[in-house]
Amino acid sequence: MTKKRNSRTVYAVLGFLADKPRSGYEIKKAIDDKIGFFWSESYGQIYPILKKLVDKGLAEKIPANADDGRKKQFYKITDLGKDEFQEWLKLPADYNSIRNEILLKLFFGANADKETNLNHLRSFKESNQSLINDLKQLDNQENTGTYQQAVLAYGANTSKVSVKWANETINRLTKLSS
Amino acid sequence: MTKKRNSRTVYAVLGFLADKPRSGYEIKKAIDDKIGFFWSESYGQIYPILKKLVDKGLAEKIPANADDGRKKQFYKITDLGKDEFQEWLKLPADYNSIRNEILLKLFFGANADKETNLNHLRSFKESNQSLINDLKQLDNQENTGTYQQAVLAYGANTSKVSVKWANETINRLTKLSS
DNA sequence: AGCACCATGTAAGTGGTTACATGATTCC
DNA sequence: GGAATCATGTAACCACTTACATGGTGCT
Repeated sequence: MTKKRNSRTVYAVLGFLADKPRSGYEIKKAIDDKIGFFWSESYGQIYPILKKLVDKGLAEKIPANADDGRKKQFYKITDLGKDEFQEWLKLPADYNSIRNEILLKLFFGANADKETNLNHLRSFKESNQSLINDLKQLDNQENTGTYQQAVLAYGANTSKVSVKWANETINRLTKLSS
Repeated sequence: MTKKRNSRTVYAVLGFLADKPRSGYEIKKAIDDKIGFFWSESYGQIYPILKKLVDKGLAEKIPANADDGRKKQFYKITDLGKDEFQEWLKLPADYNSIRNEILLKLFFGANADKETNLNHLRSFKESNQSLINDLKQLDNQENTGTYQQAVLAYGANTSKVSVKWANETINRLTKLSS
């Protein structure tokens, strides 16, 4: 009974191919733009995986159009690919391997001076503030379905409390004597 | 100008050694118990890193006590190790490489049936509810400083909104016709 | 002409997990 | 006696990042 523990990247790629045929470059862009606030991938993963998906029959290459100026290589998910993807969707998500570096630094904050910690909190606050804006943008422009909207709402909620928490923590630290 | 991009595990280990001398086993336990909600490590990382820290002069072995029943191998951070750790604390945290699998599954939820998505939401809700309890426990029992308390508060805030969001999303989905 | 971005890929290196191996101690 | 937990480590494997290589297109 081995674990298998497949690469999550595979499913992120399959997910975007399930939406519509895409090139590797477009997949990367979609990941950055649409799920960037909770997911990231590199080309070094995407391109080899695309090849592997074709080998396994989970996706297939679409021959480039002649009148297509760019030399894009499109990929289309197969029925087998859809099955595989849907099987994965049913599996429980492994909550694990969460690593939040800014929390780690703050947790050990007593080892640094106050200004260092305040800087971390400020940059954390700023990144969450711009995230709020980005998500608002996304919510307006995109024709998202129920599930996408729910995920966006999650991002909006958590980033809002993050900003609030950062403000409170900054205030509390600032008042501190040391 | 190379990136260096050192292993974050090294600093998690150094951080707990900066608190007090510990064995590899105790470090793992401290990580699980105290920062488990935003960090995780495996023995396969910790023990080799402990050895590497000694090689680099960032930590040193403490010879086991004779009257110490268990054969624990303790490690103590050196001044050099403290310097290295404090330098790292000053560096900006790289917000990146965040990967939330449950959000990924929900984002692609339209490819699965409603019950699958509800299951993910329910288990997400439950894990956040037990997190709230765990954090309450931690906050009471431990003699934590300002920074630890702040991090705990962050965990409490985000897990509360997560539960709230999960409830709302579950309700909205349940009402949906399909 | 030059810059930003589009576009695809490979190679090297590393960070990290999982599985395996071994044995002591404590509690029921 | 047996299970849970304490305790330390190694080996194999793989997921992922970074750096490199190459060239096209569009804009100013």
